[in-house]
Amino acid sequence: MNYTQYALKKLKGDHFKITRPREMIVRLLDKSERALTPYEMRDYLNGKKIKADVVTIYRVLETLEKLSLAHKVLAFGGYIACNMNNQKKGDAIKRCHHYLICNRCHRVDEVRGEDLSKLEKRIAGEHQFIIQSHYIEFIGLCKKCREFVSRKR
Amino acid sequence: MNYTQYALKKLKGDHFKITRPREMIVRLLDKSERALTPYEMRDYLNGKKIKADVVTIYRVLETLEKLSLAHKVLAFGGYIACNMNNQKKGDAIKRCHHYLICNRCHRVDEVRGEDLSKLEKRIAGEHQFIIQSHYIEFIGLCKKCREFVSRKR
DNA sequence: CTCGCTGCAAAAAATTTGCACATTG
DNA sequence: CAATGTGCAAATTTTTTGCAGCGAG
Repeated sequence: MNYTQYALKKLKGDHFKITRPREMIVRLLDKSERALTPYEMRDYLNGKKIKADVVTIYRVLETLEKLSLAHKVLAFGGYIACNMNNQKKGDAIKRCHHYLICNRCHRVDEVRGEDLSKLEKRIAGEHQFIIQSHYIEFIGLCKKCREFVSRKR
Repeated sequence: MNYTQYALKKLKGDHFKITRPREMIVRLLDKSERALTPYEMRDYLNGKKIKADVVTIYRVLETLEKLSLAHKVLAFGGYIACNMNNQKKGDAIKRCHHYLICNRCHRVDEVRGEDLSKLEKRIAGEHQFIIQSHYIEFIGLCKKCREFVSRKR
């Protein structure tokens, strides 16, 4: 199941109406490989002749965030689709928000792996701290941009 | 050497003037156990009858950030003193921005340790990504607030 | 048909810019 | 005293709020 299908199903299941702005934003998040700000989303949608008010976009994103369908990326602002609960039974990693964010193209990739979760548990223990959530964002150059930059020199 | 001393020395060494607002902000950052927003800093300083304009505070923080003397905490906004370069020779960890941020009191603690750096290198390798910087923030309940919350129940 | 959601207007909050004057080194 | 930095005014950008009317279920 792709992100759009999953998100719409989740919205429906939680008794949220499938409205045009909601659907459009979900589809846009699905397509985007980088985090988008509310204004970028509005401009994109307006460009496609789809009417969408920033206020509505803010509210839709708030809803999607509550349902863990979108996640705020802090480094450059904006939101990215969050697929973390849409996983096969066998998958060990349930909730990961570990991102690699390219400084040049702003592409966002997810880091999967258990290491961070394990480390998180250890840190929590050592500091007697209860970790409820986290923001883990690595900023740098993605493979493509890295090649591009080195080619230019 | 404490943070204030270190920061003032660093400013001087880099040919920045030691002005009243700069010094006051450095001292404030030194004292604070949580991240402060520019407006919070202004209100605090104004309360102490120290004149300080938010615009100036924004600019001072920008300078401090460039010199790695302050670091923006993304989770709740605001800036925290950054002491990372002020370390003894033997210290293995030079640049760490790994924070534990309390949801309740907003206290910011630093996580020290090499694990994250090692992990970072591995992730970079696996994804062919060049990591230039990062934001690593764990949000939850600190020891004190954890006790407080459980006492209330 | 009803309640939730959207769009519009407007307020509030956060951040940036330009420029004259003040201050540090 | 020269350059840097500050304060004030104002613009810009981002985010939030209230409310009337529309539309999904």
